[in-house]
Amino acid sequence: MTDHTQNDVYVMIAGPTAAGKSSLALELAELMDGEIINADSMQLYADLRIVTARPDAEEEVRIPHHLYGVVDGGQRASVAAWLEMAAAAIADVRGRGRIPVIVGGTGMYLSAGLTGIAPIPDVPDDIHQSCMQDLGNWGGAAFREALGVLDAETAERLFDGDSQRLVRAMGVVRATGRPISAWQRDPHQGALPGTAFTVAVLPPRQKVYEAIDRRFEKMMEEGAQQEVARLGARELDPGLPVMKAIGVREILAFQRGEISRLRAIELASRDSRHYAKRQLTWLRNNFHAQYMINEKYSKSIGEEIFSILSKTS
RNA sequence: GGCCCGAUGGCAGAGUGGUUAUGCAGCGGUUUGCAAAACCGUGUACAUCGGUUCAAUUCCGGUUCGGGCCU
Repeated sequence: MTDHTQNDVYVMIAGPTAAGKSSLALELAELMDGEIINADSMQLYADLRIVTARPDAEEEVRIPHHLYGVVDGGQRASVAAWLEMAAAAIADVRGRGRIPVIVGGTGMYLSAGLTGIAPIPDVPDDIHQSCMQDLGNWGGAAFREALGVLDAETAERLFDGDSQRLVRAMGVVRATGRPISAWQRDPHQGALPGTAFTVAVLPPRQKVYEAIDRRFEKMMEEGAQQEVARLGARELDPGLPVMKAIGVREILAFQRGEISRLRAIELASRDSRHYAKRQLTWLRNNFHAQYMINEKYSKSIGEEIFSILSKTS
């Protein structure tokens, strides 16, 4: 492993929630003198630490962690914002002569990191707002029809119910005069610099589900309620991403006395299972890792990956 | 022992003499600036036996099981 090639490499670890990505990242970082960079959309927010299963203080002491809890819950993160922050973090880590280890479960962030994103200009907030309003007033079918006049291609492939993408597509044409489908064909930009070594942690579905079912109860005991109560007290817009983190809605409902504690745990665990399923689907079809782990993380795996990396670089 | 009610897909729960409710779970998929989001797709199930009928999950009777009431 010469310095020249080694400098260029970064590790990217993907996997569903509760698969043990963080432990693997930690061990790998220790073995290869690396630092960890977050690629999980929810762990980005400062307000939720327990409920989003962020690494704890002890782990952050062992290895430097970046991009955890760096966005205020009152803000909205985005792929583009993450890409920029991640690129800066990588430069920072490399500046110290260390190797970046990116870990996260947000597929969109990971693929953007690998291939970049289309260079679409920002949509001004007032345009976005008016699109939201129109959608509300017209309904999905009519809104989609209206979109079809400006961007037939996108209107064609979207469903009436897909409010998020419909509004986004409309916002982009209205703001730029050019269909989002055209923008998306432009060369992508902002891929993370360097050569990625991709790792996927893919334990059997059953194992992931079992881990999830055990985990939420534990979070409740570790202070999830206080954390969520604090967030609730901020009375943020319920449409904000943090407010949609798994567990927030359920714990707030429990605290209002609407559901039992047990029910809250059941619902949050169920949501996590659904989430894990979507992640697994995404990984299976979109993330072609160079190294696949078909079990829950265990210690020897980190060493094996390390030895592979040492040989390839 | 007698009387009454019920028996529908993994669960909950409508309904109909012939045209497969629905919700949840499960499973599959989409995913290009809110992504732990936003979506899309997917199951003839009607306890059992016999009868009536051109046709029965639906009507009638027996049986089994469950629930309730009575002695």
